Amino acid sequence: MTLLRCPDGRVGECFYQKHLRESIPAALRAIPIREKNTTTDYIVIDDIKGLITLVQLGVLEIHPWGSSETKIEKPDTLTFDLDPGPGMKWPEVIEAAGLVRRRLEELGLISFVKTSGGKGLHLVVPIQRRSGWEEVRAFARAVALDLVRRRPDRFTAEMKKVKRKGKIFIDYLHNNRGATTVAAFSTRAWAGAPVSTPIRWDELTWGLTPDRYRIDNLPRRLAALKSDPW
DNA sequence: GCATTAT
DNA sequence: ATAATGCAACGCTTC
DNA sequence: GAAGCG
Ligand SMILES: [Mn+2]
Ligand SMILES: [Mn+2]
Repeated sequence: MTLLRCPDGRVGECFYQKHLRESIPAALRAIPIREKNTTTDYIVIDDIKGLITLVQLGVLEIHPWGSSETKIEKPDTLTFDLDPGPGMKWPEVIEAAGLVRRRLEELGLISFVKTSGGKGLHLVVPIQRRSGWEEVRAFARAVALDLVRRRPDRFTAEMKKVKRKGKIFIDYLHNNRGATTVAAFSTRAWAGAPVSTPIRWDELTWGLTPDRYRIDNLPRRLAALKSDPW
């Protein structure tokens, strides 16, 4: 995982960290991962002791890879990050998320939705650890481009900000080797301390905005939930 | 936040 | 002892 | 190759 650390709080200086230094905190692990020419150690967490260490380090955001340690080169998760451009109303974002969900369903894939904590949504799609990164990346891109082709009024797959006005950017770029997406239940280093929160599809209505759940009100939701929304 | 270096 | 300092990511897209 | 982006 990659960490976003803000030792002096989110208004202080924040920085991303992908590698641990010479001394590794006892509750975390470092594993070697092959890169172009060299091999570099990345950060692994196993349990709540590790999580408490992250708190001590001033970590405000946790960004895991789309694959896990035992099969690094075979991703187990696809992510579609829906980023509404300026002028997009929330009901349109909800409808768009449903379009993505339905398309994935037609392709035989189940998707789960979580708030981002900001303005958009994340669709998380479990996949079998069978294909390599290049194939998975190409598939995600193809799904995004296909949705743009079907609904050019609603979607764009281009990152350029000016192209996003009145559209939803289907950000498939998180499905690259080494790329990350903020974890479910991670806080965001933003005003109000929002949390990226898993929800059921039937909860996704006009009132459930993507910044709805925060450090201060998420515990109430979790206490009231009868089962894991996913 | 922490390890290292300067006072 | 205490204070100051340096450091803690990176890859893809677009132009 | 730099700038923008996440
Ligand atoms: Mn997003
Ligand atoms: Mn995005």
